[in-house]
Amino acid sequence: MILKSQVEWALHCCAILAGLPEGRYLSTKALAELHGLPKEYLSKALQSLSQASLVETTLGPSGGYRLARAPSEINFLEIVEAVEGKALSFTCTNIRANNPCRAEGYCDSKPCAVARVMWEADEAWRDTLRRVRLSDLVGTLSEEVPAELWRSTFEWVLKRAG
Amino acid sequence: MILKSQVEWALHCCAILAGLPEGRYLSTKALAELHGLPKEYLSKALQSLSQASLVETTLGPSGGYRLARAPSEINFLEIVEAVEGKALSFTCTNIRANNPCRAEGYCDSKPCAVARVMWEADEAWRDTLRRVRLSDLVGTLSEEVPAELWRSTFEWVLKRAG
DNA sequence: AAATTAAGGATATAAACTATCCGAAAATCG
DNA sequence: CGATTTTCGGATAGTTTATATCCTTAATTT
Repeated sequence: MILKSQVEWALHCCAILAGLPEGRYLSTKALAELHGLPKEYLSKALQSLSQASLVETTLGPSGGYRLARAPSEINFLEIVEAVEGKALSFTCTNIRANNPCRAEGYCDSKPCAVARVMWEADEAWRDTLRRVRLSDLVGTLSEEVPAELWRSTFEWVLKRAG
Repeated sequence: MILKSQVEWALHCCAILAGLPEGRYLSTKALAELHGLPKEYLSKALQSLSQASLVETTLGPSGGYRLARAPSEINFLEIVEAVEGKALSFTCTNIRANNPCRAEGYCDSKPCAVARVMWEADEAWRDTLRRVRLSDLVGTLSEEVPAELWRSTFEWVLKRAG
């Protein structure tokens, strides 16, 4: 049960987009170079963010991506689900229904007890991600990343933002 | 991020093994027929449980599997990890290290802030599974499964346990 | 001695993930 | 206007993982 690498990419890209000045866009090319990622494939992750309405896009030179909402209004779960999908990690195939002792046409009133536990764990995972906002990540980063690196990174990025 | 179907199979099999009388074993064949699962492939899941020391085995007719510990001493996480592995769901490839603005030889003091959030969520998932014991599942099942089905299932199973 | 069983290796198929390439449409800029 | 840049989506291909089956070996029971 491993998350796609695109999840990591999308989170880091959102962190950068969150630091962009108002009204500026950042292209796939710039984000790929900044993180050392394959441009064409990263593009798929960014398209997922776009489809989830987490980012807005514009075409042409100086075009690219920017956040569709304030970083405080975007949480980790939204970003993760945008690229990973919303499917639950546990799929119940209802194997209890194959019990040869069951009466023909018998119908369970509740979802399988095994599935309920697994789904509860899934929900705990989602809850944790839901509680962390993109602005929390930016706050942590600006504390932990050396100020000079933080500054030069955005200088580098803005030079590529047209 | 989807769990293997073997996780579901292992949990249901453990629930049945938890209801076996002291000293009895249940074969792969019986467990596969009870749940309508491919015997050879289910065998791999049971082997995983065996390698994790969650079950004990014996060979020959009337051989098979039994729990290695009391159901109250086995939790969901142990079973899930036995077949799914213990790898964390999020892998940090440290893409921040590719930032072209970073000084040569610069070394981060802390793990990546993105990874820390993802790992916290992972731990919340594991915590939930760790808190549910196999005996809890058996308790729920014996409440929810109709008594007659519950009884006849174990009768069926014991007939195949030699 | 014969039948049954777990264990593990080998193999085959299907699905998912990773990655690249291309064309279309839209926006910018000279 | 025309050239460039960009997102977007489709097509495709390679790699890895999951699913499934088969077969041999060794141990155990009857």
